Amino acid sequence: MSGYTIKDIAKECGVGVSTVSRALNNHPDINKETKKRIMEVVEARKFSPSTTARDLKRIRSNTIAVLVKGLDNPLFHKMMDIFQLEIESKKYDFVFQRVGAKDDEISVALDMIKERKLKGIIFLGGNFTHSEEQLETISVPFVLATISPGKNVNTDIYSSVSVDDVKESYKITDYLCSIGHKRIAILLPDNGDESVGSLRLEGYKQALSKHGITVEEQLIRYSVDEGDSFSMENGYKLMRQLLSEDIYFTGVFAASDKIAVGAMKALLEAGKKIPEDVSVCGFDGLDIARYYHPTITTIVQPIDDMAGRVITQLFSLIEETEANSQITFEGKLLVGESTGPV
Amino acid sequence: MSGYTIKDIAKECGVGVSTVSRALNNHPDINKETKKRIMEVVEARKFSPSTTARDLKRIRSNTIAVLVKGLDNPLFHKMMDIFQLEIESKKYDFVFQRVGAKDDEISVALDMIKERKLKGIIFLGGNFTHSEEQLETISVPFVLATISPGKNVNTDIYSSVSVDDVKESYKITDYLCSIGHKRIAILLPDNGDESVGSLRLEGYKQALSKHGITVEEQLIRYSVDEGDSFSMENGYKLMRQLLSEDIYFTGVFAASDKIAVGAMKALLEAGKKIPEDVSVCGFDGLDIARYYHPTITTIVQPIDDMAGRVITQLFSLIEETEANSQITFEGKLLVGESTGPV
DNA sequence: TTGTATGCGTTATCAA
DNA sequence: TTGATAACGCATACAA
Repeated sequence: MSGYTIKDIAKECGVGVSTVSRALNNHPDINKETKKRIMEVVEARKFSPSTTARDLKRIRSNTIAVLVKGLDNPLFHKMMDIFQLEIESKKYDFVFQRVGAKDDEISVALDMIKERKLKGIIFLGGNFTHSEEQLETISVPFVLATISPGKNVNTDIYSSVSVDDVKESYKITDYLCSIGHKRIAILLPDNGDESVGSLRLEGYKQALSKHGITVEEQLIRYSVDEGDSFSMENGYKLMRQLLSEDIYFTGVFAASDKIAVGAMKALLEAGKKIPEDVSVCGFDGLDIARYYHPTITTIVQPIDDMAGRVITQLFSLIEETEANSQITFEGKLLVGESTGPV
Repeated sequence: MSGYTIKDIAKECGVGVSTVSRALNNHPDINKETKKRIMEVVEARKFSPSTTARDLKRIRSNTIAVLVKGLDNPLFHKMMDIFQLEIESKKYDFVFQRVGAKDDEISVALDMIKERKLKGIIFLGGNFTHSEEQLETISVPFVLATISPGKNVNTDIYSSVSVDDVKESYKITDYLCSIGHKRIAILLPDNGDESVGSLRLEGYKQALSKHGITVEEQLIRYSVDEGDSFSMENGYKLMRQLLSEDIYFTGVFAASDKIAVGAMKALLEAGKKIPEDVSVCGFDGLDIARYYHPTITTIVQPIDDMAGRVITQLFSLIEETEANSQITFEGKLLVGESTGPV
């Protein structure tokens, strides 16, 4: 862990610094013998070049950044493991950047592109409500993971890998309807126009409409709290409120498993039986859905496959073998113990 | 978002680059007027100096790094929010680095110190089983958060903020004993000698011994899986195994809330009643402990206070107003619905 | 108080 | 295939 520089190595090997640089970067124009000799010294001295200096000089680095918004989403942890593994196995550098809930991921990205001369970016999570102009300022290949911008954005200028939130919400709401539920509350993280929440609301409405059920505003609930709006706490509060208002409902669609957990706790506390009195379902397919008691009916997002596809897509873009595309994965309806016929 | 450099700004202002640099860094030897003029241009052009170039040049940066091991621990998320907030409010730069489960946090730290000329480091999580020699290689102030090295390490050379795992485990095991449990299983993440798991085991043993209960090896269970050993899945598997062996027990101490959740699911699935047949408790005080059904008896770690103290301590070290110290917080026994008298 | 010049460690350019 | 040298963008010693 050293103050060694490329200069020291050059001196020790009796060659010029540029030759060492060439050896380090697998440059073609170098004698195999000298390269070997240099690399031996590099190993011996445990020398590793300063990425800081590299980034300063290089036109383009070998670094791929993952910008994640909403670290507390367990879905993302597994995906990040896969990202890191895949990226490093392809001999790229991996850097991970947290984006605060209030921060703008695009300006963070722009900053990093400039600083680190990024080769590619993965945006993981966030409400990607950016305009075309903003997206176009990103000058390197990027893939949006688990998210997708509004439908009015030109599909040529971005890549994304996600489930179709509208469709999957439709699927699970449809399931509730199909087992006889007519009065279904929906618990949403926020009332943003372009958030995942709004997409899931849309699917919910479509399903109700298909079954000839009128959408009732009083059954649509938004978290009002600051902070993590997908939290159990929010689910709990929303359900308490709902119960206190004495509104009749037999089913609940929570926009995430965590919200579902909080809601179920409120129901159970209130002496309701799940699913006999109220059926509840969530969204995401987190571990907790399988380990809660009762297990939670949910939409499982195929995150392993999605993560893999994100990587494939990003490298296709980098290697220019493929153009931008939007990839949609199918979620799986996992029926648990939390739902049943009316 | 720019290719602007300090040079461009200098030219535009009709001053030298060093004057701009002085303005940017709040250097004292500068005319207020010129500084103001420069800063206006800086604002107007949205210029921000390249940290890459800065890091290369500077002896010491203004950056504090948080190295996190075990991102999937929800405790850490809240702490990280606090870290970021506090660090940035003190006008330091904040950088967040993920450390893989198999990676050595010290070498990661050493790397970053060299590259980023770090001013301080916070180590969050991990099994800090490092020797004095290793700790001493860290040349900048650092604080270990939620962890503490082995007792045989000289306390002068490191700072830490954590709960006393032995004591807290003792506390909760003692509670189980005090309500009549004599046959208490313990579910541990791993059998590492210096891990938190081993500390929690130690507290468990001490409590049993105080109550005159013999420690039985067959009631001590270690996760064997790769990956996240604190997972619900591990808890589930351990409990299934335990149940299949037909060993008699009335209490379970899981070394984390997540393990407890998995274990409880296995118990409930097997038709056991909690707490009538088996009492279960966890450790950490995660949200899920309050929202599981039944709620889980656990040790709540005062993470907000701990996070704040970590920051205070780190800045004391940086400003050299205080020497290294080990700070221990008291956990709170939160009795839930998952435990009861035999 | 300000500007000029040098160097941080590396890669890129060019000539050898 | 190599080596000297000029950048990269900035901070700083030194000169003005």
